[in-house]
Amino acid sequence: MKVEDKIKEIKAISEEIIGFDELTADLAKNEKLIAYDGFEPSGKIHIAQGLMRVLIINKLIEVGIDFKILIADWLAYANNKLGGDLEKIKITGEYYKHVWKACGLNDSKVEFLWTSNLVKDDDYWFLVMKIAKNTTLKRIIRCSQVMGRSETGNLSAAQILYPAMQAADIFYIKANIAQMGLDQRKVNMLTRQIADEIGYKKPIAIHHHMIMSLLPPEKDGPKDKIERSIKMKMSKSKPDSAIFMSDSPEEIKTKILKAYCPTKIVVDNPIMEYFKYIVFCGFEKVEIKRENKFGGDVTYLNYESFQTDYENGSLFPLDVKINLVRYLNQMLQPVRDYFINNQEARSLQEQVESFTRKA
RNA sequence: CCAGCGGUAGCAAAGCGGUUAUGCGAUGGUCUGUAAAACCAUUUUAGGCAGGUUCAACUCCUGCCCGCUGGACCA
Repeated sequence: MKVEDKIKEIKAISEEIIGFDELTADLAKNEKLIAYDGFEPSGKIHIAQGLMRVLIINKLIEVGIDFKILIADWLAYANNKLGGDLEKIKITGEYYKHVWKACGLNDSKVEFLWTSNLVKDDDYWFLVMKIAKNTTLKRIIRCSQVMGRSETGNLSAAQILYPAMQAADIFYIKANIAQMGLDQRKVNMLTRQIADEIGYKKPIAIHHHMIMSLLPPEKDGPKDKIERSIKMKMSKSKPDSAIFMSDSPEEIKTKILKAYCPTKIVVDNPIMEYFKYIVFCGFEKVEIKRENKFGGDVTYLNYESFQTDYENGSLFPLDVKINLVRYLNQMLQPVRDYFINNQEARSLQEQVESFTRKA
């Protein structure tokens, strides 16, 4: 594949690329590039971390970039996920691996790593210390967004270690690219800044879009475009805001039909985002089925023409929703089958569900 | 370790020794071929924990736990 084509593919899956010239240069050299993302096992996994994440990783693998997935069990522990129970966190990490596999992750090109293994090495901690030594507490606290914390007043001391560890991860596992959600940009910018100071190569940061919550947007959110998209992302803590990988067809239908979806408006429209970032990424052509009295079936070959029709009102929100439910269920069916047929995976899923179920 | 202040429903936030705080949110309904908005209704013994005083405690007293602020100790 030509460098231009690779760039085109990478651009298609990303919201922003920090270090674009470096990326172009690295691709031209034809060296093996490694991208990484870290995940905190924290309960159920939603569709953006499951299905959409795998679509993106597989596209990077297609352009010749290998992937390392860091299951950040210690960071989840520091961030008090799953009640700060490291055993539950580890079980949930194993569950995530099955979810990605069920989504068709090209795992011959993916290496899984665990923070609990990295921390066994003195070199890792020396890196953490080096990074911490080269930044200020204030700068670290400004990264607290990457932990999903908007309030900085009640951080635990463990959470102060978190950004320094995350920055250390990328150097330690020798990744060239940090490929994660836009909500991780603060720590990636910190990592790039510190790289020069401690004598490491700056990582390229490729950030993908955060799919927004299905619930209506808040009236007065942040004005900044990036801050806004992070604030409005789907969230595990609000089950109706997200589609979970383990949701049944009925649950998906209920959530999608309840979702915010203003007529003719694409901005802040979660249903349109699902089409853009999930359905059109998984299918060459997308068919909208509807009753003849509402215009009959239509087929779209790309998202742009679909969006045009939505904006001019020839696609009605309810028809779009009904078809989204159909596509999501179609895409999730192989995942459901995987969990039905794989005893170990099913058992892990049941355990994770029991962790998050309310008493 | 000491002192001051605080801990009230999912969240925010008052008053009060005894009979509904309230706001947001959430849920249901009406209206639109979706949702949102709007309007109507609902949200059930909330009071950090343990004792005590009292006919009656969220309210007063004691102890403990946790948080914030300041201070002491280390120097």
